[in-house]
Amino acid sequence: MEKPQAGARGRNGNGGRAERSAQRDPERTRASILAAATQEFAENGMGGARVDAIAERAGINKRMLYHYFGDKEQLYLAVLEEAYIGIRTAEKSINLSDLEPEQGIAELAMFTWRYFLEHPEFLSLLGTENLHRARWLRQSTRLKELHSQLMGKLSELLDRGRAKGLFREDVDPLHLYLTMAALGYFYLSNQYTLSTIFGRDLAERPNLEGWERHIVHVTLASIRR
Amino acid sequence: MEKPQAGARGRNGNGGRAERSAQRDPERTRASILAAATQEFAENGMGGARVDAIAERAGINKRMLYHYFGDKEQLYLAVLEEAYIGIRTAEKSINLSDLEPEQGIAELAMFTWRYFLEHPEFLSLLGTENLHRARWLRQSTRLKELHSQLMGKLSELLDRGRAKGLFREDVDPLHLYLTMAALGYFYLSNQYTLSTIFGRDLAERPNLEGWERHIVHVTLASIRR
DNA sequence: CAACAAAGTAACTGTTTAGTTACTGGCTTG
DNA sequence: CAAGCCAGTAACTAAACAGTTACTTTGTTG
Repeated sequence: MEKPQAGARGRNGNGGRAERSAQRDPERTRASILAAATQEFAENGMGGARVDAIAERAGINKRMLYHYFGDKEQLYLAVLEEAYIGIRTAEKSINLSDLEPEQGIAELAMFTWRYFLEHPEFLSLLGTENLHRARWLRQSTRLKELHSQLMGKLSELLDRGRAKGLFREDVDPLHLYLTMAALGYFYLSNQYTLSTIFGRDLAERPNLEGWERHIVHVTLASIRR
Repeated sequence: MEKPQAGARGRNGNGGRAERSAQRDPERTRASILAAATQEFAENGMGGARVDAIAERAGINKRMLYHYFGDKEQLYLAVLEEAYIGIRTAEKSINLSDLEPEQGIAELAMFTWRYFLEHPEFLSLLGTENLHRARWLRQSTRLKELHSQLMGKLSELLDRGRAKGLFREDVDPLHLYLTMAALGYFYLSNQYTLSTIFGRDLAERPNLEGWERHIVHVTLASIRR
């Protein structure tokens, strides 16, 4: 993340350390705007988010927000792009080649679940984006090129499992991915209405753990012979 | 829906027909505000919905909206309540007592899927409500009393299936319900981002039919012995 | 070190927004 | 049939909002 600054030598008079001035720091300002905007958009959606609130959260002047991002819509797009890049990056780091097919599928299901659990802002942004029928996602050339890493890994595991006679012949990798994602997404994104209606707090530890086991169980049951 | 009006006899001079004045019609005004508000909130969320837009859609004066519903929040709550009443009413009409357990579960899964498919505004309102952590749902005593009819039917079918040795012993009815709902909800509510990213239009007829079969398959596979 | 560019501030602007006021016209009931 | 309430209208208001202007400060470079 730290980009070496031009003319860093002797800068600031603090013995060549790569520290930037406490007063001016474009990278840090940009990053804190993006972080604040992520929070604000995730909490309030596109229509409910307030530019002034983002500026205040970020501890910067509103003018800077326009300076770095153009306008509210472009800032939202930057937030969305960063969120997608986050999950795609995390997906890359999974290594399944040593695992048995069933264990590999289970790992992917748990990865998806845990990523959703640890990144509620990502779920929320997905919800907002879908409310607007992917208006900004469709605009983003960056994101359209950013394919899910999971689909390839899933296909490879399915092939191996099929060869071993473990999985059914007609499993569609997309259906499998959607199944895992759906079970995690719905439980978490709808936890507030569900908890209210069923009078059972879905966010409690044992319930979360139970649902993780359930996702793995359902996913595997749906593809086994 | 038609409520008999006080002093209906001879009213309006049109031979006792239960038609109300073309000029003044509280019921119809209320209903058209509610319908317009449902559209507007579903399309734009709570933060994005505009009171003026609702009034215009309903073809009424904005003042009437405040007259009948108090303010924007109370109008939103009325919309939410009506939406929940809609699905709960539809759930009531399902009769499964003649069906075999497996067939009954399949019917419930298809019912949920088709209801979601035909009522996109309900899904959207759920999304909005969850964005706000069920803020209005929790306020509504009416809705907290309105339990899902599906859970009872589901439990009965599970008992019958278990007795016949068809289903596993440890199936949690709530988990089963959440599974069916999750598969339908996620596919539809996230169809725009998913279609964009996977380059495959999830709203196309064959894809929708394929997903319905998939939901039934996954649901049953997850509870069979 | 002068000249310039980039980073940052404060105060402002025009528009949109939820909600209100002050009023008119029609229906029902004593 | 008059008194009063209910349905409805148009124009208004105060606040909130996204975005801008005019300016200052800080750092870099020929």
